[in-house]
Amino acid sequence: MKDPCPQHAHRHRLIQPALNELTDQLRRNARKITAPRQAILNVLRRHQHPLTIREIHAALSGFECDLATVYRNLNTLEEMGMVRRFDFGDGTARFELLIEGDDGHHHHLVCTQCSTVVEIEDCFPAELEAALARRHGFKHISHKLEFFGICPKCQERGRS
Amino acid sequence: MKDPCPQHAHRHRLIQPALNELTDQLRRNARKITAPRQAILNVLRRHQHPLTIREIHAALSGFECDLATVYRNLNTLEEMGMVRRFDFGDGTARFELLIEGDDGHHHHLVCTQCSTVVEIEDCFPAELEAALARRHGFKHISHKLEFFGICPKCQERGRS
DNA sequence: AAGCTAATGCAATTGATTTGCATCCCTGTT
DNA sequence: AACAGGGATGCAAATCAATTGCATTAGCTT
Repeated sequence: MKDPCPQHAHRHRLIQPALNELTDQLRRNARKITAPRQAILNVLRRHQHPLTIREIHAALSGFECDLATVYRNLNTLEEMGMVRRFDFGDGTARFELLIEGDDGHHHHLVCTQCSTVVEIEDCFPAELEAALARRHGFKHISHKLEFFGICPKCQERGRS
Repeated sequence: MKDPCPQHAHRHRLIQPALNELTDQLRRNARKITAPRQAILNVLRRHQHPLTIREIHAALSGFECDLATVYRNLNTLEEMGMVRRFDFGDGTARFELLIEGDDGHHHHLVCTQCSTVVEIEDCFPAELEAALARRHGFKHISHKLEFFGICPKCQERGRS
């Protein structure tokens, strides 16, 4: 098989969790191993970049389940800490599978024209965050940060 | 009148644009000075912190207009660069009036319990953004950054 | 195999935001 | 000051993502 995700430019994480590792996580959380669940996890497993619910639903190859089931499952998986929700500001949530033990904190650089996504390793606001907490007396501070721009390909397309 | 915005903790910008300065901006952009428009600008003028459409609509003291009109106007004002749209990730857009010439770029620290908003002056260096652009070949890079946490008051409330 | 519950399918609902359309009223013009 | 043209508004309906109520199904424990 070639690159399973030709539409995004970032390097893949090397680790692609096995399905049974994932179902083990479910089991440990007293969740049932259902067919929709496995199909969804399989999709997330292969595409380790942010996917919308509709994309996940469409990618359930062969297997069919209700859209509402996908919504419910991603909420469940998020509560369990198995996926992370990202918000690119277009009104549609996106999800990425997390490696166990990783909190998945990272940011993205999104092309505003073609939606290509590059994962960003750096996290700039980390230090700022502590300073802010101190200065304003807030606790449990977190942040959301995403970058937007026009990717190289779309620059070419635009030039023509 | 006391502090017109008791619900938020940040220092107010000192400048509160006069209504006629704002309507001048409209005129210059070939926009009509309508009653809803003026009422909306008046609300934004007094509350210089992020407001939802519903909040703006509710704050149209005395004057009544359709919700759709508020939506349309805020889109218009955004296109004109008179307001800036913020996204706190709760599925509801918020708007702040901009001072002419200012692009309004700043971030917020939002209490996840009571929605108190603190404006943040700091923004990590623009060079970092430029470095990202260079590294990945993107152009016209921008970013969205918001902080979330629990404000001092809610910490107290929680402790009891 | 039985029973308890979570999980699912389906349809309806919510909430934010947008849009079609007829009407209205700013504005520049006569 | 009246007039015409087009933007702006009101109202209702439509979108779209996401959630939820409810009856039914199907994992999982015993």
